[in-house]
Amino acid sequence: MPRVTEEHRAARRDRITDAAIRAFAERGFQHTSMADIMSEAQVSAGGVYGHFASKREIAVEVATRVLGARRADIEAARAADPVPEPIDLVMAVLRSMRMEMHDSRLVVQLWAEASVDDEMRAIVSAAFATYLRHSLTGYFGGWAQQARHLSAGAAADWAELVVPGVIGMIQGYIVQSALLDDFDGERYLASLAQLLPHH
Amino acid sequence: MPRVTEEHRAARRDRITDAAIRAFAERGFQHTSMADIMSEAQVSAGGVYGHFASKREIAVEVATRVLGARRADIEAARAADPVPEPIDLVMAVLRSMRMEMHDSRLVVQLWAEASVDDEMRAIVSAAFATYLRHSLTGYFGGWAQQARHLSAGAAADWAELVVPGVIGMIQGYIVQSALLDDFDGERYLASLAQLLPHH
DNA sequence: GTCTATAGCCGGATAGAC
DNA sequence: GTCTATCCGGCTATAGAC
Repeated sequence: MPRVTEEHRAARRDRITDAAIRAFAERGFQHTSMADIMSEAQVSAGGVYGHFASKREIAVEVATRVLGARRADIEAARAADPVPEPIDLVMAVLRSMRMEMHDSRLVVQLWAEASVDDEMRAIVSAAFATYLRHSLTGYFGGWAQQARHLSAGAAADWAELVVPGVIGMIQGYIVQSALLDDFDGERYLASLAQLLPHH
Repeated sequence: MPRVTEEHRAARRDRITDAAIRAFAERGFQHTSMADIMSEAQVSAGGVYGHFASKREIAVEVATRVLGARRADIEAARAADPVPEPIDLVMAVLRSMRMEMHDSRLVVQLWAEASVDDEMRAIVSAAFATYLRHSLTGYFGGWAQQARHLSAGAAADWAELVVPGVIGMIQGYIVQSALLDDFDGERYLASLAQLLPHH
């Protein structure tokens, strides 16, 4: 009955993953050494390598967790009644992302790593398509039916059309908040309020 | 009369910068060693360090060049008569970017580096504000006056409002084309055609 | 100014005790 | 399963000849 052991294992993995998130956000993926993660997690080398075979494997775990959390946000909006306006959905997604990792630089780090590492890129690409695009298309289809009174088919077609650009706007927020010293989140959201579809 | 010498120096710097662009795009900034740049440029260690004090200095040169080229694209559109539609400007910017470096992964690499290195971040942040934001705001102001018949003041206010989001859409293109195996540029542009202001 | 050669350091991963 | 100690490869940057 390995009950305690199982939970212990999972807790250890989480502890390491949490530490890695903090470390990656602070220093960037490449500038973070395994030693940094170990000291942040207060776990030794053996303790880390007992759970993750490599630094890359930790990064994959981090990326999967971040994408999954965003998907949950979208699914919640999709299930709400009445369906929230697009700008409100985007605000909710960005807010929960900020709360989760208090620094969007982490996401830029993961993008950079994924864009160069084939294995990681494949994982992120698939998760992105399955999780985010699919969820968001579902949401926009529902919104268009409810707020614009489109037929189910027309709403689905329209949703598929606009979703890539909407995701782009969210990514733009991440890039600008990571790079610009004078980035103003409220101003960016006001800009999106102009550009996003609305009732 | 150091005419030839001056030109020679500049040519050498360009040769190294070009090689660095290719190498960074291929392997990513962090995964590119100075040896990679040297062999790509067919220049030895001494030859490189005679022109650039460090790898970071090369990255700054690359970033400056890329940003400057985008600014030139926008200024060209701004000066055209009639002022092109926003979607056409965005298409022109993305097209010339693709031609220049044939791989948007390079840009994601530079973002990641800048988001973690304070000195580089300051340079990119300032250049971004001065070059891109300023030029694009000028363009949108002109377009709004011409296509929407706004007063100069109202057009300028509106331009300042929408520009951050428009830049975000461009950044979204870069992220998605760098990360997604099945990215479809035409589809993304069709999406932006829905979302961008138009006449 | 450009070359070759190398110093010196750092970091990922492993070995072996407990 | 977790610890400490360490190996070894690779990288940036420099030294010194031409």
